[in-house]
Amino acid sequence: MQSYLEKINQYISGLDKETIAALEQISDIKTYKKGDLLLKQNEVSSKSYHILSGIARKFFIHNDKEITTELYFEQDLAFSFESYTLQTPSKEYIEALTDVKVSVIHYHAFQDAKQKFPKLTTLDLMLVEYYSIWLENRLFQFHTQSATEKYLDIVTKSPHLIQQLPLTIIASYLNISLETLSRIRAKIS
Amino acid sequence: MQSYLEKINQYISGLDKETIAALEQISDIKTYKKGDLLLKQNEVSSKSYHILSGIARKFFIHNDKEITTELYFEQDLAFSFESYTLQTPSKEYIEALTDVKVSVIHYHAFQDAKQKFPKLTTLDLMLVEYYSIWLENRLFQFHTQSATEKYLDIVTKSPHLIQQLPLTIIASYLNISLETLSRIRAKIS
DNA sequence: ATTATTATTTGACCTAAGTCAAATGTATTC
DNA sequence: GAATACATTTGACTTAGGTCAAATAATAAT
Repeated sequence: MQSYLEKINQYISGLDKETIAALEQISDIKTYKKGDLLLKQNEVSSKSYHILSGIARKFFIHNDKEITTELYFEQDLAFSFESYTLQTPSKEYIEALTDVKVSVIHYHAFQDAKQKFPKLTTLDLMLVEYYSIWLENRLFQFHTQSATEKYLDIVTKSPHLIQQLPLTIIASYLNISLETLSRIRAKIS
Repeated sequence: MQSYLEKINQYISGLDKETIAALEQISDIKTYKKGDLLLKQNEVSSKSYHILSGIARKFFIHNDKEITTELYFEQDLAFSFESYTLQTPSKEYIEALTDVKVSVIHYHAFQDAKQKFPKLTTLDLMLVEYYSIWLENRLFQFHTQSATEKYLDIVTKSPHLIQQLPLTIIASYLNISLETLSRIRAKIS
């Protein structure tokens, strides 16, 4: 079977003109500069950012240490899930790692649109399902892989990530120290 | 605000009679004995089990070690998410830890019902949102907590779990060794 | 009650990965 | 093109938690 992401894209392609128009009507193009925060801790995540270009990340700070929970590239959807869904303050920040261009949709506008265009509820469901599966697999990684295995996984499955991001961020995404990551790289090559 | 689970239960209470009837029509009550497998590895998770009584768990085996990924008590919904959603073979097992009584719904029956009763799509979305938030929090725990902290968290937030389950299962759920868990308990009390 | 089985604890030792500190390399900026 | 700031590497040392093995408890079965 094709990947679930392809299935979602097919579903979007097959949407009727009215539904697509409704989505476009509530979307807004915005740009951010490298270093800008799209979401701050304690703020309610009231918008979803569809990344059109550039790279961003979601992270939180624990014991003065930054922990990166998600990396966003072109086509990804950036927002703090729990904060967005429950409309409660976010534990996480979202930061532009390069200049980024995004398409923004407000939480309430999307909620309203789902009422009028039920296919958007199905789309929302598919997207959340996709995120759940991603989360399950990430949890699986943390349960089963050593630091070296996690790094090799990225090297083979997401090489673009290593090419485009500083090691500090990769380390914080893999939940290992910068020094350990550096040693793993030395050992491997 | 009330918890999201309460909001979901409210939504269910507010459903029209036809939708509820449709759900009931595709539900089946079944019982399993302690030790029975509700789902085996490599099998497609084609049913969801709503636990009416008893305890179950979901786990997988990695390097000959069992890793428990979820514990199910009364009212919980048991199935392997990725396998169920994509209808692909499951990495995980689901096992009855006590005798259990469940209400079973087949994947395809539920898919059909969602077509005819759109409110079920909204309900499905809410349930998956709830699962995503749960997953995010579990990931957060693995990112930030030491073995001792994870155990204390369970002691304070889910004491029923410690009272009703052998330490082997608690350890495998916290992803720590049985010996470490035993030492933590000795140290604390 | 007495075995047999399963669950839990304790001891001795090991190892992956963390921390702290300094060195080197690479970009940026004035 | 120095100088300042970041990024990465390397070294020395520590530590949380793992492994293996044996000792107790505690349950279940005959």
